Amino acid sequence: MRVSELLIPTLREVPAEAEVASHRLLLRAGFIRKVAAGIYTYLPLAQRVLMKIKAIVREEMNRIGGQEILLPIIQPAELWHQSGRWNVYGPELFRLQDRHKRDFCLGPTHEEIVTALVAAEVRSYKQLPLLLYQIQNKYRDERRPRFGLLRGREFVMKDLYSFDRDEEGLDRSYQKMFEAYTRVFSRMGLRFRAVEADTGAIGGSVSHEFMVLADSGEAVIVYCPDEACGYAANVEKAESMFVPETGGEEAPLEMVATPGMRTVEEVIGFLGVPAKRLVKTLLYRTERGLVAALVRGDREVNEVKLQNHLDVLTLELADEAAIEAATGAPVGFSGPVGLKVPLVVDREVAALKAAVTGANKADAHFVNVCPGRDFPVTGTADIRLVAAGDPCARCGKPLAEVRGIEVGQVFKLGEKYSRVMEAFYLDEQGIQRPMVMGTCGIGITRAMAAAVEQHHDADGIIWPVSIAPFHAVVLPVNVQDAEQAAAAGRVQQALAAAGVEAVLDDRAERPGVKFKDADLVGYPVRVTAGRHVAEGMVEVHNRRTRESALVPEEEAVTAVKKFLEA
RNA sequence: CGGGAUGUGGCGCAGCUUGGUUCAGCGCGCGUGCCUUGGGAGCACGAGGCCGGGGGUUCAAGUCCCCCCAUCCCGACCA
Repeated sequence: MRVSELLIPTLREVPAEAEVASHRLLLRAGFIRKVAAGIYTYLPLAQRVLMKIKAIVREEMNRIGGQEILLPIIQPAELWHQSGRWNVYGPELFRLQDRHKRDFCLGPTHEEIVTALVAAEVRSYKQLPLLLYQIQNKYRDERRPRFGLLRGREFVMKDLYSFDRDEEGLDRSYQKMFEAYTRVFSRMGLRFRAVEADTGAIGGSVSHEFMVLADSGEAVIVYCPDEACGYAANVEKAESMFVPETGGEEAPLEMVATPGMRTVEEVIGFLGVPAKRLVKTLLYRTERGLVAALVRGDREVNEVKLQNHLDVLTLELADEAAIEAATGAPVGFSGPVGLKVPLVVDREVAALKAAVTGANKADAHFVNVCPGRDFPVTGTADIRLVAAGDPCARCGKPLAEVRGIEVGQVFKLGEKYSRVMEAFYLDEQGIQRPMVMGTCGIGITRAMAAAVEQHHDADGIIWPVSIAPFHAVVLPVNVQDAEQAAAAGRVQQALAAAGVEAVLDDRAERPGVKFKDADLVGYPVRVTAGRHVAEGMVEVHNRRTRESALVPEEEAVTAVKKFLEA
């Protein structure tokens, strides 16, 4: 193929809207164009990359016995009512009506529709296990689309659904999915880590996320540096070892004046006590009313854990007015003593014997607060956010922290969907049982962007060979020079014949322009036909290592392959 | 959804404070010609903009006011 004939609209200047590397480079290198917030057109180069990623994914899904299907994007509301998610999914669900005012949505995920399919078509244990998958667009009306392809409202996803007879079957399917994902991301040339994860809106019990390690990632991962331990989790899910501290001896409750001392820092400085003896009382608004979350002063609340603990759909910090109404005091002086709001007490708080809390009164705090004695503790929870340095929940060694981009997630769903969607089968005894489900998804378009995040430099993208839009570009320095043009053409033909995907940059541009574009687009290998063509030589260049080799034209294919395999 | 900011040829921006003859302009890109050909050359000519949309104020509005829309960035969700 010839660059002169391809639609590769590279930009010299950086579009103002792009912040992160993948967004910037994919726009500049002519891979994508924005149509609306979080909605993109994929140009030929991007489409080629996506096709490669999909091919890898298909191979690995087929390898574990997955059968590819194609489910509709537009889904009737009834199915979502049946699963109960029509309301649960909230404003992120793109909703629409047909001419008869019937409700539909654009699929953000396909549990409902695939489970309904299997419920209707599968009856016997003999047909299980069943692994169905598709590669298709997904729609989520994100609160805030951003970072280009990393968080779009329309994106391409591979989603697979597993149906098993029982938990043991699900365990096997889960293991298959997990291993397939490990192979997919390895083959894509990504540095990644599988971490324990919260199950979020999909629901279910066990879950792992596959994180591409990148500083631009939105997700925070904590992990145990001890390889033998290997604990790693999304911070939303992460737990640390519970080390109870009493914070001193039990003593009579006492109110002290703390004029103007609202923040943890102010109070500990004023009273001369460590932050870990303080209790933060945070009021949250939920659909069931206000709740108060209690964590130690040196901790942060993990809102995902809190939401799971409370089993509520909405959770957000209460505003000042609500806090004052509930506590009778301005913000900064809330405390659990005498508070007429349900309390969620972190286990570290429950362990304290003499804590400092707000007194629900302006400019006052309580000291020597004893949980259980001074306020009710009905069951405790782990609602704190784990941070780097906390002891590993498994081995006690200090945890480390790193950022990542979530490109895939595996779930054990259990019977959550099969029961409500009535996906039952008959076992050998003729007893009707719900199927046990699992699911996993890969963000195809996000994975492309994640690859760019991980593989680029100041000059442009550096595609891993396995997903590069083309393996090589052949670049005649001067297309007016008949010898150079001819040599470039021959090399490109030879490469194509040898199964190397090569483009010929035959544009009548000056060499600098073509070199810059080659670096920007990120072809793994470049072959330059320049002044050395007179001696029968061409230059072969490795984009990633910047290595160059001057080789006889006949050996160009071998040299290119060597770089591609390196 | 809160907070902040920005919308001016394809891209990047200036002009707005102090309305009006430098008000529609610059750089890049694009077209034609010449020239050049190992890291985004040079010269010449040229095409391209209802200044995000609507409403006001005014003799006069990119410029001032109001409303809307879009986009981006920071916080709560997810592949």
